[in-house]
Amino acid sequence: MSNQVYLVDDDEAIRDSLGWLLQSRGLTCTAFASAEEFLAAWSPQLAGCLLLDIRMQGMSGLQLFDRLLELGNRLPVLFLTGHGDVPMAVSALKKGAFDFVEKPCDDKELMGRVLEALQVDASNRASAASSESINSRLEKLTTRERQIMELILAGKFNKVIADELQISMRTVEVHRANLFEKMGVRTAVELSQLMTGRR
Amino acid sequence: MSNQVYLVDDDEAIRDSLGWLLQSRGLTCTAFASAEEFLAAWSPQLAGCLLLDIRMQGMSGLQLFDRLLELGNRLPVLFLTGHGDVPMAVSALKKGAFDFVEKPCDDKELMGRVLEALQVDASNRASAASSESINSRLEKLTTRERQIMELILAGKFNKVIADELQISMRTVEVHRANLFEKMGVRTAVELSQLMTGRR
DNA sequence: CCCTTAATTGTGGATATCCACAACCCGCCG
DNA sequence: CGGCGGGTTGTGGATATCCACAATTAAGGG
Repeated sequence: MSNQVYLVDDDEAIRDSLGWLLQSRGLTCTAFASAEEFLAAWSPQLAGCLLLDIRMQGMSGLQLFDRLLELGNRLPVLFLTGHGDVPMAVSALKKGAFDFVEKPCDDKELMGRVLEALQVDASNRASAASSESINSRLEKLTTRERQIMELILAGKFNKVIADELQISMRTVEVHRANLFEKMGVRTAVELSQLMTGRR
Repeated sequence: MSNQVYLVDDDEAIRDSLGWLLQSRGLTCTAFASAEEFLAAWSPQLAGCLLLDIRMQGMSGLQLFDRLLELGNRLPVLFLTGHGDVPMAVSALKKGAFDFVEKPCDDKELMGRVLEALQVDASNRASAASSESINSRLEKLTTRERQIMELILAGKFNKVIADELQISMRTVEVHRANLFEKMGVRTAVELSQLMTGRR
């Protein structure tokens, strides 16, 4: 699990105190003084979580959040704010923010939520990674192999597939063997488990 | 889709005005003057959504919410409050509340959220129904059949299963055929698709 | 004690799958 | 032109699956 926390707050005192708190508990904290700075450093591969102040000079935390959503951010976002209101919190959470905390807040409380966020990120990344690995294997399939895979996943026998595609059963067998090989499965059931949920 | 809205608020004026609003848009509104009253009427089969005031005489809306969670409530809960604060909203949403709205609120806004909640409920119920149907079929399986199903889902051949269970392959075939019949599937792939995600 | 249900096994034949070995056609690219 | 990759097909044999027909054993309930 990554122990990286990104902190965006335009108040240096907060950056220092929170940074100290996080690091004293064994987390790595990287601080940014503005939304723009973080945006410049952001990449889809960042792991960890994001502590985000709302009221800031320039781009606000909420605007940064929206922008990150567009960019496909997967980092759990924990809003930190001194002047939040209910609709703001509700909207942020419904858009997928991980948490919304008012400053000042209890150190233990905050640490707990940050750790939760890091957990969530770790499990998100794990499932994203396996899904990526599946995608890369899918890309190695030829058109015909993908087509036949669909029919296998529809629970059809080789014979039926051959009929539907107007090719010999032997050909279906070959494609089937090849695609199993490429997908790294040994049986149709494994393939089905690998693929159910996507598509 | 159900058009039933349950409204719990101890203020008669609110019950009347909201009830009127909802009914004027074609929804059915059933109002309760206290958490206790609703609790008495509640059953797991209720469909629709729940509009819940927080500050009330006796049990508060939040307490009712917690109690309903324990009871396995699946109705989307839309909190309505005149005196909510941010931590309260955050905690409610993180516990699974559907929304958290401050009174007074815009009629159109509220209607939109209520309709959303009804949609969510409808789709929840649809998937719960199919999952229920699967469960009831699972219950009809004998212990042995369930056991063999596990091994099939692990992608094992009848032969291997027979070895592992120290029984004849013929027996495995029989159980397999029976459980396919009971589960309403024709192939192992279909079974796998039915079962992946649960367990 | 009888009946039911679950679990078990056998026989035998029709089908289906798996696989090694070989081969042909075609379009694309250097 | 020659090579390469993708799609195609065939043969034949070893395995596996599917299924109808038949039957035994053990446990639990009425």
